[in-house]
Amino acid sequence: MSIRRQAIEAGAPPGVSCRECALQAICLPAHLPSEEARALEAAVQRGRQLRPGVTLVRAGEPMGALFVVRSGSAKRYSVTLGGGEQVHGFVLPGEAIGLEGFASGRYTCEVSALEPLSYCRVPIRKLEQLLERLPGLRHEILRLLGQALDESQRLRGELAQSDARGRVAHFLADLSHRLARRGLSPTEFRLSMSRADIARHLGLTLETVSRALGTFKREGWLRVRARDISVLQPDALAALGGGIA
Amino acid sequence: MSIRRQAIEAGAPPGVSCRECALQAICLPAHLPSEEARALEAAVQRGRQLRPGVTLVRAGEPMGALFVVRSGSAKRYSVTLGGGEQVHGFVLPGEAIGLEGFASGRYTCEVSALEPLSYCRVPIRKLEQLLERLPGLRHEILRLLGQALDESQRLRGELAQSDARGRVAHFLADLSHRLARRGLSPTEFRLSMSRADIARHLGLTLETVSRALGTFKREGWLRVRARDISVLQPDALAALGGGIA
DNA sequence: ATCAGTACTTGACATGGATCAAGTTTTGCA
DNA sequence: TGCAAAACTTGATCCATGTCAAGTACTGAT
Repeated sequence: MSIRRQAIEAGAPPGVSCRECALQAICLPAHLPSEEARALEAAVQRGRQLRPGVTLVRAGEPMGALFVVRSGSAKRYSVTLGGGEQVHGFVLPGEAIGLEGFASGRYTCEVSALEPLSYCRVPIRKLEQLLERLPGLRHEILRLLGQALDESQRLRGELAQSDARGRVAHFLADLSHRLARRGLSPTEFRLSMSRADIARHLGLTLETVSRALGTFKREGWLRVRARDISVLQPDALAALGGGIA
Repeated sequence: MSIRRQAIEAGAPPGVSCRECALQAICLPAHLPSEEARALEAAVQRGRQLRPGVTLVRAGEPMGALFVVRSGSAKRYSVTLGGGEQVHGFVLPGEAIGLEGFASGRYTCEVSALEPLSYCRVPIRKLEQLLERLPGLRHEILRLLGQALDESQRLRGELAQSDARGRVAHFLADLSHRLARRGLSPTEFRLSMSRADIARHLGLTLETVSRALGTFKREGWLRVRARDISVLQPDALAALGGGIA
């Protein structure tokens, strides 16, 4: 806890404004009129880089802030009664962390870094003040929540309807799509999460995930070497995965 | 479409104010200071009762309003490429419809009545105006969205981790819990949805749902007669279902 | 560079749930 | 009230995926 406190610098260093950020096009301020973006930026704190494995928010903790990933990636999960992990998803740069906290004022899942993770932090107090006078931000926060809800439902549908290969294909196609939006290669990437994490996310076992990747490889859809993925036939994956928008 | 338009009366008839509504304790205005509740109420339109099978909102349609069920129940679903239904969930009195619309300004799933359905309607335009000046309402809408998100994730975890009996147990325990919050019996109720709907919601086949109910019956946890359910051992269900808060 | 620990792959086998196929009950309508 | 259609239950079979067990390939530390 004290580690996390230390990790946060008070206020935004002038050199790293949102306007200069690589994520400009997809991050929170992207859809805001410029004077709202400026007001938001003044409230944003920039966190120091976290090392892999470090937890950014814990379930049950009061919701002090909304976070946005600046670089790296993170895993959202909750711990079941049996001590197992339910992996809710993976967070990429420009994506928000902590939205479910609005439900009760406390976070309901854990988020920990998979790679070195840097992030921005918007204190809830400030956010609420800003919401009072920035209609664009109000709209944007609602949009973000609606989107998260919609995605969660869509993914649940996918889980309910697809077999193992379909789920893994969907996972890869979704990841590929999200990477592309960030200007990264949709065909060459490195998975930051383990097979076990993927499995727990998709409701499968790690062996089944491994086998699914194996068959995709054999069919010539992928090249797989440990966590490095090359997508050779994106269409085949997308078709099996049930269509990513 | 014209049917739906006709079904909506302009303004709230004086006799059915929120203060007199049976759902007072759990509905949207429940957590609002009274002057905010009054302002909200002035914006609420009351829809005429819809007959079972009638669709309240359609996927792709612009989000004109947020709805709240007053009585009856509804099914939220989307239609897949193959023409099948993915059932996202069931809506009970006091619960909101259309929240995912905030994502893009359009509804992303269909909602249709399972029983005779009456509802309230909050036009989005009015809602946005109110959000500008009612901090309590702002908070409440965020809470609602956060809650929906959290529930969706939790349910997905349940799907990913439980077997067929666990899912059906969870479904019943959840329903029981939600009915209780509405002042209805948590142990004696009538399912408004078909086995097929339950199955599509849980990612199972209707045969498997039927068999799960059969085993619960045999174990003495339930009495089942068609759609009438008596819960004899709520604890057993809750335990299998993985714990409902 | 080597080694130990972890992550991953692959194989054999068991099983829960899907599928196919009757039968039975319930419901809505005449 | 009775009939037809829909909803549901029950049974038999098969297959995908979980489980258990080895073996291989990374990765990071010394």
